[in-house]
Amino acid sequence: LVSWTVMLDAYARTGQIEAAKALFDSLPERDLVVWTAMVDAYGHEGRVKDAADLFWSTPYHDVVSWNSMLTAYVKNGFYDEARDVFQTMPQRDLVSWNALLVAYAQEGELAEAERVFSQMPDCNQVSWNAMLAAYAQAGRAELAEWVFEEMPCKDLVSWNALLSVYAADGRVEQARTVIEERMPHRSVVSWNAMIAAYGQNKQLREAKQVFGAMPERNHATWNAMLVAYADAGDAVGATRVFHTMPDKN
RNA sequence: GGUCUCCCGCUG
Repeated sequence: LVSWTVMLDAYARTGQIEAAKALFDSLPERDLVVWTAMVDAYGHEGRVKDAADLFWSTPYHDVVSWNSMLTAYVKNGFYDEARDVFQTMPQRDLVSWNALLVAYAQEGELAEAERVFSQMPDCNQVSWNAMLAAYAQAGRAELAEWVFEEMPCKDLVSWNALLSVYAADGRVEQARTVIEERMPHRSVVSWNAMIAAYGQNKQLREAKQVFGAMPERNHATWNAMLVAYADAGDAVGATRVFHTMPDKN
């Protein structure tokens, strides 16, 4: 069953949701982990109804399977249902609390997100990063910077979130200083954020420099370049990017 | 072996 679950998860991660479901249906027996993996797969695919049906036909649940259903609702914008699940679940852990915080943040309910953050029984790096992202998404750059300074530890996600705060605030030079001089490590997400920042700023040349220098690219990299060309009004360049990108959806 | 936070697009 462990190998089946690994395989199901691999199908789901590559967007082969029907293959995942076919595998799930063909299993001679199922445990809670494989049920939960399938629920989560539906959630990531935006198939909330299928996720819920499967969740409620699961013979029993644990905190991880409850969390999977909770985040399926959160990710897809079903915030009332998410709150219902949170209140209904018999136990909650840090993941549940973080998911609830994210739900309020995505809803734009900053005050509620703050309330969750201050009232949750524990908080970890993810909680701090989620609060930082909440302020960033709300366009509250000053508050986001304040959280960044206050947080006890900063990981790569925190630094990347700070990059997007500056980018969204139009402070591209500050973002560049952060990525070039202050960040202890960088990832493809960091570089993508810079490409997007330069693109929004119509600095196509700088975006291209980042693109050419980065050691690793993913689909978001290509999309960000495509958008940078499109926003700059360079249809020829955009077309060239489109035809060069390895994966199109 | 399953669940939470950061980048682009789509859904809008």
